[in-house]
Amino acid sequence: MPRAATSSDVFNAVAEPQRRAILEFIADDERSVGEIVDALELAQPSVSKHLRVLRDVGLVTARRSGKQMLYRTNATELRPLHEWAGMFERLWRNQLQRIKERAERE
Amino acid sequence: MPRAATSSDVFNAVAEPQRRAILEFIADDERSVGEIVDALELAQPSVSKHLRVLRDVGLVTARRSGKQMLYRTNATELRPLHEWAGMFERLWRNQLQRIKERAERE
DNA sequence: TTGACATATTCCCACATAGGAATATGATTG
DNA sequence: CAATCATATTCCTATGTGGGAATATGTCAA
Repeated sequence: MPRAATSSDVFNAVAEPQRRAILEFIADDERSVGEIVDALELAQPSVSKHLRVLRDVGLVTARRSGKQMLYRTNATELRPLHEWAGMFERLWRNQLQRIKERAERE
Repeated sequence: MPRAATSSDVFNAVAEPQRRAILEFIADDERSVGEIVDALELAQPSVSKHLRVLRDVGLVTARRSGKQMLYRTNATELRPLHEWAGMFERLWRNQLQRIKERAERE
């Protein structure tokens, strides 16, 4: 089996740095494709393709406004990611605590 | 440019479900490869290969004990993931709040 | 309708898988 | 050393990219 499709789930979708940059850029306000292209200095087809992947997994919503398409991050879809990583929070806290204690003992 | 290597960063490494399962399984205690194979019902070479990727990005630590290799999750490397997703927390809270308010108004 | 603007899709290619099978390496024991 | 157990690596293949170039689709304005 090859690698899972980027649009198979949120984890695969956000593995690509440009897509994370897009999600950050359109987190607070909806933006047109052109604004994303200008802001991130990417090629237009590239942005459209990334947005397509993000849309397929539900990470962005889209709305037409005249000639433009306005996209916005759908943050709720990032919760699974946050919660999955959060399962390990107790562990890294313990680890950092041990490092701290070791430093203080010396 | 093709897709970035799975061992290029944490985001790519955890995009693969089996690797996430491994990280969960060896989060609390170190485990041998054989234990992982038995617990997750995966082929041994497959587990070794996944562990190699996880090790390359620092997500697991390894230690030899006789014939066995003992692996354990290095949780601190998951913090960047947690923090990145956490940037969007305020947004999904707002969204859930709006949904709630809309429900109460009816 | 035609032209212009905005966005999406298609086609191409080099590359990186993930899994299975086979094999290599490492460590222990007799 | 030889046999065995545990793990790692190599080889193979089908598949899914992400970027660039070209093109298609959609919308508005004159």
